[in-house]
Amino acid sequence: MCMALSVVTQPTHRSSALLDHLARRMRLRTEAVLAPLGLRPRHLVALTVLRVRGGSTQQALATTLAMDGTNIVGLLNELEADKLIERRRSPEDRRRHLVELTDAGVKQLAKAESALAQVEQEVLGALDASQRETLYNLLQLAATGTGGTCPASMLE
Amino acid sequence: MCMALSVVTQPTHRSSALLDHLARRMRLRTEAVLAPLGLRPRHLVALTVLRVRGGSTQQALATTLAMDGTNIVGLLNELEADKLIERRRSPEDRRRHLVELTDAGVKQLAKAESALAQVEQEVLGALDASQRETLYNLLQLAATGTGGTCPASMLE
DNA sequence: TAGATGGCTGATGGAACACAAATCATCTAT
DNA sequence: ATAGATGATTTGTGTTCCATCAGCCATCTA
Repeated sequence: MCMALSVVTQPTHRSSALLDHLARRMRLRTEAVLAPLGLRPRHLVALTVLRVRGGSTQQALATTLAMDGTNIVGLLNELEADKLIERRRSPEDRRRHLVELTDAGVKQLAKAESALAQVEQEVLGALDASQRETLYNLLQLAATGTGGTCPASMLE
Repeated sequence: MCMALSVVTQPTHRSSALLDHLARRMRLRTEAVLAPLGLRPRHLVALTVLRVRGGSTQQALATTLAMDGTNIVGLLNELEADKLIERRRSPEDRRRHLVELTDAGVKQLAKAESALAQVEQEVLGALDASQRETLYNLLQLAATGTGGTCPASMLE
């Protein structure tokens, strides 16, 4: 794994700047691709989280998205207006809203993702298919705290 | 590599939403850590690019940062005011500015990076050391088009 | 010498967000 | 039963980042 070498030549491996940079480039492209679908990047993030979770409380959503609760409301309003999500009252605590993807939401998300193939091709062009898969799994793991489709032990 | 399984269960592996999400979380934390140093995330990105390149034209910088030229000017003004970078006229074309890190810039960047250890610990907490190293190398590869400290063939 | 180019300045506008305050329905504890 | 806390909503304000445009100077190229 050439660890020894890398430690010598680059004592501090901080991913934050790289992550920032790459995410920015990705987002610029993504905005253009998503616009025709009436979506913006943060919509996609929210939909993705909801798909992974299979529904969530608004508070929980605010926590994982690291967004203010009031802004979550606006975001969900937009998604609900497009019938991509549904808000239902929680049976246990009727103050709470349970947010879930609708069938249309699932489809729209899939549609958006396939439209993004070209974008990833451009932004991640330097990575081959297997490297992209590894990247995806690492991001998934880091983002959700849970391994993606592969057990953590198989990731490296 | 459990590829077959993942293809079946998740037909579209789009990293953009995950990247967006993770970069956002990282940036929120990063801002707080960097503030005492008088830096903001995009300063760090610019400094990082400059370190990798060992100097650059402003235009080239604008291209790789995917930012408008006029905004690059402002960004560099801030960095120059803190004496972290230097603008020198290019000898070949005196219209051009060659931007380089100063010694103070190199030091400040290193300082910032070591201050970010804690942040990465929190945001990438779900990844072990070797996974973080892999992530770093993949990001580096994707961001620069060139492998980091390891040859591309050793990345997976 | 004319036009293109790199960079600088200033102004304008939009989008994403954080934050605050007030409202309503509902839950919880006394 | 009632008081206070909580989840969600609405509205409004302010900030920051950023794109865009227009005008300017210095310099290069034809």
